[in-house]
Amino acid sequence: MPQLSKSEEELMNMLWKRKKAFMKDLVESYPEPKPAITTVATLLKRMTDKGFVNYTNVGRSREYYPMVKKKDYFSKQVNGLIKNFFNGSASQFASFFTQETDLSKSELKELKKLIDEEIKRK
Amino acid sequence: MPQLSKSEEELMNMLWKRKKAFMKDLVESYPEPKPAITTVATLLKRMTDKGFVNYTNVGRSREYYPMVKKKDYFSKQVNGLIKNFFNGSASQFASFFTQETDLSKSELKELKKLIDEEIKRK
DNA sequence: ATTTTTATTCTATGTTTGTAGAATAAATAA
DNA sequence: TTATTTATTCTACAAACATAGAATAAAAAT
Repeated sequence: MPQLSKSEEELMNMLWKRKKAFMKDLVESYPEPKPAITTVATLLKRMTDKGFVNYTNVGRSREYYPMVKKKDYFSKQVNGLIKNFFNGSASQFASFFTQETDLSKSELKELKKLIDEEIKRK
Repeated sequence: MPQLSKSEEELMNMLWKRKKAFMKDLVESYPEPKPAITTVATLLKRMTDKGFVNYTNVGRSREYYPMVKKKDYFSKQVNGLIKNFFNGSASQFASFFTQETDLSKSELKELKKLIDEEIKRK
């Protein structure tokens, strides 16, 4: 199965936010300049073919919903990133991450708390 | 400027590892089945055109080297990911990350240490 | 001085992506 | 019931990608 392209990802993200949506609503959630409906239709068709979304028929319309959880999709993305660029070392990535993203002091403290919980869990 | 494509990224990564290299060596560092030399040549040309690599002439050959630091390239990638999928919230991403990647207990502790240092620095 | 090898560029083809108009079908309004 | 709106699919086309053979040029080997 192929991956989602950039613009498919963008659309997928809207769908994740809404849980489910009609094409019309998805078009609406784009910022200006909104794409043509047919553009979104094409994307949705492709995403459906790729198995990332599905839909139920409601009247003559379709209500789309995600077939993969954002969480799972992301695990794959991030793990791919880690594998490709950090020799598969998650901790190497982690250290890179803490140093290179612009987390504020309080966010870092928050993160530390989360890590503590995670440590306890293991 | 366009971004690097998937296979260009793969090659770029080899170049980052070696700091500099001749095309020949880069072909060598691919796992089997190695691509045709011309394939790598094409990729290097495109990457050069895009401004991601440059080279010095050594005899009738070229020694290629990265024009962007891995660190910088990655900041962009990760920040893009964060922007697209976590509403631009790095901490949201961080919490996702600690929970969804398979860091061991000792790696988590190591990470905590790093964060502490980072906190002090701010 | 030919032949052979090596390095690089050109050309090429099939696929995927981004974007959307034209066509069709069905429902609704006039 | 004909005209219009709405929903979805088809078709299209240019740009980007993945991959690599053919062509060319220069150096090295015979």
